Amino acid sequence: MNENQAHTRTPDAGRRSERSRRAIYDAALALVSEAGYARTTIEGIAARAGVGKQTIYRWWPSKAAVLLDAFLDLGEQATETTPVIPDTGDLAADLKLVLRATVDELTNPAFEAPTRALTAEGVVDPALCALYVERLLNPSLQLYVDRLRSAEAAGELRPGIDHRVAVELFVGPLTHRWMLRTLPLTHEYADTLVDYALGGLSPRA
Amino acid sequence: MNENQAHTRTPDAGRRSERSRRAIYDAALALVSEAGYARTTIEGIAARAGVGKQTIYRWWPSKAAVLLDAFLDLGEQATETTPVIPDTGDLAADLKLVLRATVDELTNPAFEAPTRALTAEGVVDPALCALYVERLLNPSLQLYVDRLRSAEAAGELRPGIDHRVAVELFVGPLTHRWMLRTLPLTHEYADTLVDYALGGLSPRA
Amino acid sequence: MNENQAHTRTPDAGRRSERSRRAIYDAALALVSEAGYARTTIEGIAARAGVGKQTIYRWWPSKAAVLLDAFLDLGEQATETTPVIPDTGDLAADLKLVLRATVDELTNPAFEAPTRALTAEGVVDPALCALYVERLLNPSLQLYVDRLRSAEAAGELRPGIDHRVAVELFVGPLTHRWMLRTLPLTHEYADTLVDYALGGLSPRA
Amino acid sequence: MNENQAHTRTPDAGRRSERSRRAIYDAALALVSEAGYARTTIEGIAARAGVGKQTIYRWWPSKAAVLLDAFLDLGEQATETTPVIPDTGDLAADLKLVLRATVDELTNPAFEAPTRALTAEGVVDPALCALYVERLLNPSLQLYVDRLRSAEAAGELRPGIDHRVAVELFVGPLTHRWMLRTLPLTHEYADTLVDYALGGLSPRA
DNA sequence: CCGTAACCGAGACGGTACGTCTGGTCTTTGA
DNA sequence: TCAAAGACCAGACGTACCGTCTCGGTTACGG
Repeated sequence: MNENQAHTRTPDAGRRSERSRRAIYDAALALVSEAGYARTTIEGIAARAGVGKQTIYRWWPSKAAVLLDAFLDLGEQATETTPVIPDTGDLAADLKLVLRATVDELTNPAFEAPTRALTAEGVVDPALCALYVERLLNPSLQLYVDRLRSAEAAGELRPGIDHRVAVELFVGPLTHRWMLRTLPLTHEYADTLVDYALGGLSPRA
Repeated sequence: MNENQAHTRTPDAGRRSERSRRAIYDAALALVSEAGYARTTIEGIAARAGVGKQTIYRWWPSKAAVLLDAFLDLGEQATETTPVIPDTGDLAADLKLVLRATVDELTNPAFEAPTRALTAEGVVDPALCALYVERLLNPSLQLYVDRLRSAEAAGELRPGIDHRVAVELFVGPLTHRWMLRTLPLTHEYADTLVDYALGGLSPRA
Repeated sequence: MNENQAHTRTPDAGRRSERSRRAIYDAALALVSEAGYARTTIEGIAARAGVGKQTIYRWWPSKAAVLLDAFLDLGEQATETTPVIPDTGDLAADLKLVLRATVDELTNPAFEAPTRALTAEGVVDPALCALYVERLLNPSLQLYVDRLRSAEAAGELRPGIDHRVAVELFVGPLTHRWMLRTLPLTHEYADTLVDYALGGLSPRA
Repeated sequence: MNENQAHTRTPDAGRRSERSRRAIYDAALALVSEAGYARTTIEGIAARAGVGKQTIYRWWPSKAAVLLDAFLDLGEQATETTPVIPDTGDLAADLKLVLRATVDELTNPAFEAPTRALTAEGVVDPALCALYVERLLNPSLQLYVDRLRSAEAAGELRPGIDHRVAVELFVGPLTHRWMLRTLPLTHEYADTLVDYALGGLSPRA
């Protein structure tokens, strides 16, 4: 592969209009929230943002990519992207706190629509999914891994546990309920998950 | 709203062409496997099935609904829809067996494409999601619930455990990896999940 | 070349919507009159006609072709397409009469805009030009040829004259002035043309 | 109207880059010959000429204007802009000579494409047409007028003839055939035109 | 001789229209 | 009397250019 492909003609990022970028993010998020992902169109985003279509096509390869960036930007603005998991010495309490917060976020209508849109697209589009995981999901899961490592050092965790798998034991079920809307997603559910996962389902010896 | 709306004109199901129905299912599944969900169009299905577009629009409200029915039909043909979970008395072993089978199914390319398509659509379309959960997911999860009930009676499970939540402790993380392609989905992962969930992450007293 | 080319997929003319065809003609002529040919767009015609764009692209290869048909249709409606040249026995008078009428038509703003548009397009597009000549120009010129033939029989014309060339001696200069707007196009000019062409420029022996 | 309008900002012709001007002419003529007028774009000319788009928009108001200048420049280079009509004393012979040359030029593919392009544009754009007539057509026709004046003095022409109209009697039909491609444009046609126009169509007394 | 004003190449921008494609509806026609 | 075939309206797709604008850089005066 050649970096200077004829038809890849990377545009000059230095000249990029910050104004347009922001307007596109705002329009994209608004439309996805209002109409859903499928009914959100690039034409619609451009029109709403007061921007030429080409300005979108110049900088993003697909509708999904625009949405992903818009969503990342939304996170960065909130500066809550790195809300470190607290370490009070009580692992169960700390995890419940974070999972409850996650439940609240997944339930928040403002976040839910675009998140669902992106997730659904990721399920079906591996390339987008990789971006999504790399830039949004993994950084977030890493916080859990870190907390678990600290817990292991403090003797709050059985030694030899694969931290990554452990994290999925909490996050997996939560995501499952949210995605497939099987049953209500509540704080109680989050608490129960923590209790079950930490304590185990088998009878204590 | 009136159930017998002028334009809802429910057609006479008795006169429905079984031949066309089958052809549509086959075409739909074939196209989704070959080209993916997004590039599968109703026009394409109709053409491939040798059927008028209207014959599809008459009986299904959306592309996803066609797929769902096609997929259900596929399951019914295989009669493997109710492959009861074995009960050897060893809960861990039984669960590992089933989860490994699930891993194999989710990895099987023939099933993966339409399953992903349906799941993705369900993430974003609550109505379809409800159908999907009711007719495909819940029956499947109920088998786990039944096995756990039996395990509880046999003293293999801590009393008072919510069986449904317990099931999600196994199925949730598996689904999470599959959907988001975060890490490889292997038999070992399935085994570890069972061990962690049953044994708990906390140090044994 | 195959008449049934894959991508030529000639649509079924029998099923064509007469309603749409008429609406397209009307919209096309109206827009050309109001905004000029260059500012008339296929999108605009479709919108004005309340028609999908594809309905235009299905039946015509280009904007100019739509206009040509619209124009022909206009002529057919007026049934004035064949206003036979009078034969009073006085060739000069008859020709002056018709040429003056032609001057009037070319000067009539309602006809001028679309006629100029078509002509310009024909200058540059041989295929369209052929259609234009065959269906509009030649039938018209043939009337002159007929009148000249009659004149020859009546001894009003030098024997052996090529009637077609003779016709162009009248029509060519008229068209030239109209197309290139070199000098005013008047009845006097038409008369002078007839006098010069019939009488010749050389001194009479 | 103010000559120093805010937005008319006439650029300083003294500082103009001769290099760019030449490159633009060359690119414009090349593109028109290769791709035709319609598919020639200002962006394309700029790119081919290695010139910024603004450099074109600064000096010309339209694509057609660029082409006209490029065409004039082409003529000036050839210095054949003023190929005086010979005056051998035999008007018919002299006219036939020039008209045959004109036929050859109109038939020459190198000249034909840009000429047709300009002419077509002129048919529809009065402003451009005026320029075209003033700078290309009229000077050319004036040569005929001059020759006819000389002929009149020599008694080769009926007195009182309007020279301008007489010229159009030759040039009009020629142009007509060329523009509308009605019939082949040959030397014989040119000769016949001269004979008919000079001799007249009526029977000699 | 050094600012400063202009042209220059380059190309991003808001737009318009292109010609194609698909979605869903409506109409015709043949079995 | 259906269902196939497919024309229809609608509108999004991604591309090509439009004409304007801003950006550094490079001349070429003019103080």
